Amino acid sequence: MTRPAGERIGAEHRLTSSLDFARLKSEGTPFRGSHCLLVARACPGESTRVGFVASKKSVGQAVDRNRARRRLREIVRRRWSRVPDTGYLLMFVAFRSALTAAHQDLASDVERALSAAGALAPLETA
RNA sequence: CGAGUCUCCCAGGUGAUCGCGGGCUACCUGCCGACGCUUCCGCAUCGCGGUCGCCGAGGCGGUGGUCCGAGGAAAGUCCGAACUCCACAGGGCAAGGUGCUGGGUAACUCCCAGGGGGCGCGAGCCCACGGAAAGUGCAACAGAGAGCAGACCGCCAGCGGGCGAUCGGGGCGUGAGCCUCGGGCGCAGCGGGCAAGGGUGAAACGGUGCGGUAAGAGCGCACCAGCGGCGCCGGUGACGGCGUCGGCUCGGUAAACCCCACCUGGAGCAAGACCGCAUAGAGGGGAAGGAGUGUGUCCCGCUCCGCCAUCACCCCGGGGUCGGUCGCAUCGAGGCGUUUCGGUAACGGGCGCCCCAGACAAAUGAUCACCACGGAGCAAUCCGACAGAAUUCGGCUUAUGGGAGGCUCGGCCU
RNA sequence: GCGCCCGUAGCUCAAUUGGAUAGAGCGUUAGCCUCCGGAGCUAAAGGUUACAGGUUCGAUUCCUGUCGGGCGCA
Repeated sequence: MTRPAGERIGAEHRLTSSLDFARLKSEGTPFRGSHCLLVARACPGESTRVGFVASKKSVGQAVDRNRARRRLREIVRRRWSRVPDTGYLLMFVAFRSALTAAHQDLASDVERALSAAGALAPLETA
């Protein structure tokens, strides 16, 4: 089964259970950026799954949490074709600065973290 | 122009590139597949079980089309309901809530109108606004006295072998003077009268005037304020107006206990119903019996009464956790518009149109450009309020940008 | 989401049916003591009682609304 050419993140590629989040938090490797934190863990064989976290303590009220999560998800989505289809569990934790940072800065922050985790293929020079 | 006040409205727009959630619909020769038909085999016989295949209601997934997709507060969770479960029999106490009147509403602590009180020059705004002559309690400090008051200073007459000065009479003495009697005055004392004035306090038992008195006092009178009774008038009523009588005055606090009237069972969609799976091993229902103890979704209170269970009998297959489906989102206390309808209004009626977010680590977006509005800046340019549905409605409260209109007050000009 | 509770000195707690000056311990600061420090003794500072209104003559206390913090649930 080949993934469609688009950039959507299907339901099978999302972290949903709170057990998954707790396990990833305790067993994963953290990669700290200036606007967000990436917690990653290799799991060969399973399909890659990603989740986004914006806590009340680190981000703020509901409208800000929604915005932080949407910005991070959009940045990851636009690079989804460069992320391996299988083998990784990824969790992004937003900081307060993810609300006000310029889009370019936030995007490069995410790219750096993904590269450090080894979960981002280089840009194809087509 | 400035200050203020009330009511209403909006919550930037358009486009491009990627996207998200849901409904409906079409397609896929994608997966799963009820019922029915059928091939073969077994049991042993009008059938049952397994199995090869056909048909394909329907479900899941994908793709395309189309429609819809955050708020005025979605917030706080402060009230009121719908809905669900608790054994939906009932009663009493207790507890809690509400508290001027009339209306609106499914209901309300909400809304509208009115009455009363307070604030403001005014437009207007605010009020837990029943009862303190049912009862109990409370009021520090200060002050004489603080709740059927009280007498510190003060005012007043009386009493007498007090003291002091003074006036008058009599007697003695040459005289200065001495003795004695009497009058009023002052000071002090004694036992009384008074509550006007001073002073204390948040609060001290009406105000002004005249009379009255030893001095005073509603002690009496006139007017005024306040309270209460009665009568008449207006109003559905709260209440208002007028008259008359009363004792003259009877204070505050009920967001202190309390009294009166009315209302209220408890928990809450993580309510609750159903399905699947694995694990551990004990629950549920029925009938019968007895009346001792105990128990109950009125819990952290009590009780009458009723019911059920605990012990033995019979039957069923249940409960917790995790996941899923429903609850839950098209039909409602529904929304929008309109109306020579009823009503002062809140609102109700009629008519027309519409179906209007529905997720579950949770959609409603990200980025860029242009335009519009407001603000900052010489300019390029920069900034744009509060804030994100979670079972659903009706309110309240709080946060917050901008606009429109009415009204009031003040200043200036004509 | 729903339900419930609590805010007093820097910290932990008090405060009589509502009564005036809001206390105690630890800590802080200063002094005494000691060669120095600790311990001990003496004294002082430190509070918009979370905030804003209301009731009352008077509010930490009673009532209402905000803000902050905490707890529970299937």
